Order: sequence, then C-alpha cells, then structure tokens
Amino acid sequence: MNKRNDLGTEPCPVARSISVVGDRWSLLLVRDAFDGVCRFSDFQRSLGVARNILAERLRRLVDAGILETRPGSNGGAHQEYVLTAQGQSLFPVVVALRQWGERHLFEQGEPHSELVEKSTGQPLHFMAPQAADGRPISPGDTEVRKLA
Amino acid sequence: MNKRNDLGTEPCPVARSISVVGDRWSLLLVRDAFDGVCRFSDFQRSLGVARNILAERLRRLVDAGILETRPGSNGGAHQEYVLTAQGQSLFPVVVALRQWGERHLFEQGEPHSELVEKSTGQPLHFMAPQAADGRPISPGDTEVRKLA
DNA sequence: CAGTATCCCTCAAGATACTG
DNA sequence: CAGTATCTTGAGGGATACTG
Repeated sequence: MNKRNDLGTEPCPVARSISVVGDRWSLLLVRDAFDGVCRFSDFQRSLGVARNILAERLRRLVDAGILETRPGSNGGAHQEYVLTAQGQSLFPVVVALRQWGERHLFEQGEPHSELVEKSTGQPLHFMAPQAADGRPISPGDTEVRKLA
Repeated sequence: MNKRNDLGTEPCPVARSISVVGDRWSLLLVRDAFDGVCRFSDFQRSLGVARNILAERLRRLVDAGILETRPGSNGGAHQEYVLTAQGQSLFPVVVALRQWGERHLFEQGEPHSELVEKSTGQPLHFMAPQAADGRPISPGDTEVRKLA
C-alpha cells in the first residue's frame, strides 16, 4: 500500500519522523548544526556532499521548520542556517543515535568523538525512556496504543 | 569526499548509526519488532513494502546483529525475527523519533498511536539527555570532543 | 562564497512470477 | 507461507560548469 512517499501521512509518529529526517543527510546536517556549523560551505566541507544536494536538503529542512535562515552575523552577504526550537528538539534523537553507535559500532578502544557537557567536561549520562516518576522503562514494559 | 557509502567508517557515532539504520525501512522494522511483529508476512502487511525489499532489509538487520532468526515458536516451518540485545538497545532511538513526531508532526487533536507503560497505562515520560547527576542538559550545554 | 543549472548514473524500491 | 529471481522505474545523488 505504501506507494512511494506516503509515510508522512501515517498515523505512527515514528513513520512521520522518518519521512522528514529519515534520509542519509538530514540528521547529519542537524548534528552539524548542533555543533555550531551554520554556513553552506562549512556543511559542504563537513559532509562532502554535492552542492546541489546540500542546497536541496537545507531547503527541505527549512521548509520542515527545522532550520531557519538568518542574514549572517557579521556584515557579510552570506546567510546562516540555524536550528529552530523544533530543530533543537531533535537533540534526543541525535543523542540516542550517537549513544547507540558508540556502544555497538566501534571496536574496543577505537576512538570516536564524544558529546560532553561544557561546564564539567563529562560525557552525557546514558539516556533512557522512563516513567513519569523516573523509573527506567524497558521495551517489554511498553505497548503501543493505537490512535490514542 | 564521501563517495557513496563510507558513512560506516566515519569517526562520528551518529554517522555510523545512520549508515546502519538510516534508511526508510530499517527503523520501521525495528519499531514493528518492538511491537511484537516477528513474521515475514506480518512485517509485509504492516509496512506494505515489496517482498524482495523486505527480505533484503531483514537480512541486513540480521547481519548487523539487530535481529536474529529463530525456528518459530509453534511447530510450524516458518522462522521468526526477534530483536537481539543490540536491537533492543535501539529503544531510545525509536522513542526519541516517536516523541519528536508526536510533538511536531501532528495537528492539534489529530489522533496518533501512543507508547504507554503496560502496567499503568500511562504514556512515557518525555525523554531528554541528562548529566550523570540527573540534571537535564540542553544542546547549548554540550560540545563534541573529537576522537575521545 | 553561496548557491543554481545540467547531465548522467547508480541503486533503492516496486511489480510480478516463480519455488520449496 | 516465506521467501527468491527478474525486470523496470524513478529518485537520490555525484560531477561539473556557471552566476550574482
């Protein structure tokens, strides 16, 4: 039934999210934006993606309300791409992917970049779903209630 | 520099994770697996994906150590696909995508499926990164330390 | 520098027929 | 039912030349 791109109308929030940021580049652009990257050529150098693709992805992220453009902080003519509030709320997604990758996609002792708290220099605590009272919740404790 | 598929060798854990589960179907299969789906035709009906694509994706997820096959719980000939421990540890990723989608990709009052704790029936608490002492951490409080 | 405009090509994905 | 085999299509993406 899924012809091509109708994930965006599915009733499942996971499917809709994937329809917006579930491609090869979008979340990497968001990651770079969290890391302070905001200019076209810096994204381009960071990812090595073709310029036309980069332009289209940035446009899509702006259209989706994840990035917005600004006139450029210095007096220069170039504009900047910065995360909106909605884009910043992708932080848990990026952190979750990062933590999973750190645990399962690197060999023992293989170096990788790490996300730390600026003020303490400490890596982030492992992020896990929890109940309203703070108890950690494992997958088996949950179920999906349709169309709540 | 990124020719085609060399995301899997990047030093950034986010990029590596995306190289494994960053396509249109993988995380939806994982979501379904969390939801108890374990048979080929059930995945197929749930996603509407073509059978050859489904077969290849399942194989890739098995190769990646995210799913494993079992002889089938009843006496039947069919095998089942179940999450490994590594696959179960994708739970925060799926939950993060779900929560972001719920907040930003549905209209006010538009119904969507919801992830609740079985024992209480309550939706999960909002999941956010935090420091080792439990303080919530926002994106601006963090920085990436290269090759730690 | 920050894109746009083309051209081309590969691969993901769909459709369908077939098999143990 | 659980796939495999084959064919076709189209979108995603790369390379490069060009523009304000």
